[in-house]
Amino acid sequence: MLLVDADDMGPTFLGALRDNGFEVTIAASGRGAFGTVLLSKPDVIVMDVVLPDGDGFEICRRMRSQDVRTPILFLTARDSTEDKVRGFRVGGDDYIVKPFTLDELVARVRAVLRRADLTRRDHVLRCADLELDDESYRVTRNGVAIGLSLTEYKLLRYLLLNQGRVVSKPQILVHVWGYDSGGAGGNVETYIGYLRRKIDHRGPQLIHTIRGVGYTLRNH
Amino acid sequence: MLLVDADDMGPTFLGALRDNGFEVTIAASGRGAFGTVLLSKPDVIVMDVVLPDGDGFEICRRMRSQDVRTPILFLTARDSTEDKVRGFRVGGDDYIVKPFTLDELVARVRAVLRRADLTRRDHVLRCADLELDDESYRVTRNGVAIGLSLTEYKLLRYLLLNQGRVVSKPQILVHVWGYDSGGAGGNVETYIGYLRRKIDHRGPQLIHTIRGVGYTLRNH
DNA sequence: CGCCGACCTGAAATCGCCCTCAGAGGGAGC
DNA sequence: GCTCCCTCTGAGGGCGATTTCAGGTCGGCG
Repeated sequence: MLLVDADDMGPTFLGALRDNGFEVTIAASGRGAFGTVLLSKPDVIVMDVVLPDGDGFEICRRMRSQDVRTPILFLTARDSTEDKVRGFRVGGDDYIVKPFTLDELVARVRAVLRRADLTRRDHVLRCADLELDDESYRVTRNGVAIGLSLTEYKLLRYLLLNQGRVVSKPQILVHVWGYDSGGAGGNVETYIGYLRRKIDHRGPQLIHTIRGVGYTLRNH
Repeated sequence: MLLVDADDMGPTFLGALRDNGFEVTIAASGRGAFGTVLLSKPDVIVMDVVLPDGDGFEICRRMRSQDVRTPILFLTARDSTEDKVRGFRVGGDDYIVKPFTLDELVARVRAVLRRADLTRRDHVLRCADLELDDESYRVTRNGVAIGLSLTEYKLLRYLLLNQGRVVSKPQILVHVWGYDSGGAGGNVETYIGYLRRKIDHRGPQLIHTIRGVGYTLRNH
């Protein structure tokens, strides 16, 4: 989500949005917003109508004229019908009048995302050129599909969720195999082996052994 | 456009909507709305939350659970955040609080239609050279017609709606057979088998088994 | 260098998910 | 009632997935 100059919403809102699972970037001005959109391609834009360098409507119109189809929600204190209609006419997807609650904002953003059908991207875990898609259960390295069994998949998923962190064999047993405790750690070694053969054999090594501690997934 | 029980809007509004180019049908109740939607497939639904035979939210939830994806805008006098959030949570696309102007309503309907148009699914579902036409109930692969029973059809339709995503056997049972939970997954296997014999036997395989998870429809 | 524990690998044994088939039940049309 | 087709169920078996284990390899340490 790209948040454009909603500075009066304050850090509480910002934190709450992040708590709701949004990855929020901030732009302070219309000019900055334009750059960010082209660069980082946000899923949705929440934009104040009044910007330091002009008018949110105008930014929106320019984006649309350049084929930027990202959903845009306007925030504003102006509640006249003319303003609302103008917001939609320039290509806005929703128009929220202040004051509003966080819950309403989140609900409206989700509604727009659902309609835009962009919510699916949330299901991809990544590490370097390795990707794991939780909806299709597909794993690719460098774009090449890799076939994994369910256990291999769950193990890789667990490593990806904890990438950069070292996870111990007991931890892995609990989260991947569901063993409450103890049990043969030899199995983990076997499956780490399977994964390495399928994933690390091409490209730089991603799965690393930390002797006496466990395993970790990271880019070198 | 289907207008559900917005009777207090009066004939002026109705005429004005028609003047704005909308082909408006009216339903007086939730029950009637459901029938109209299935029958005449409107582009958009504008629905009062308070209906003589119940709750607009509930109707919306039921429609969504039956894969009706038509955009829905709620009209209501209730302006509490809980109501709004509920409206979006059950699958609504917008929520307009009375009193509102005709211009705002039109602008919001157009905005929703515009967004829905970008992601529009027409009545033909496709995956590679496989096509399923929801209006004529015809299925073809590579132009060749394929005869399916109703259950086979519904199963294929469900797979097509979720193509690229893995659906579990319980999910399939709920959406195709209507079982609320549990039940014999063996039946799903049987019907997957039927579909494969009719569809996958010519051309590249489209139906894939994800062992321990479910099935998915995708091109290679 | 030699020892030890930790880790890796391959192969065999077991498990259980899934596929297929045959047959029973049920509804529609004749 | 008879037939045809659709639907559902259960048994049997195949084969991929999982587990287990033995033997080899590696790294750290004295």
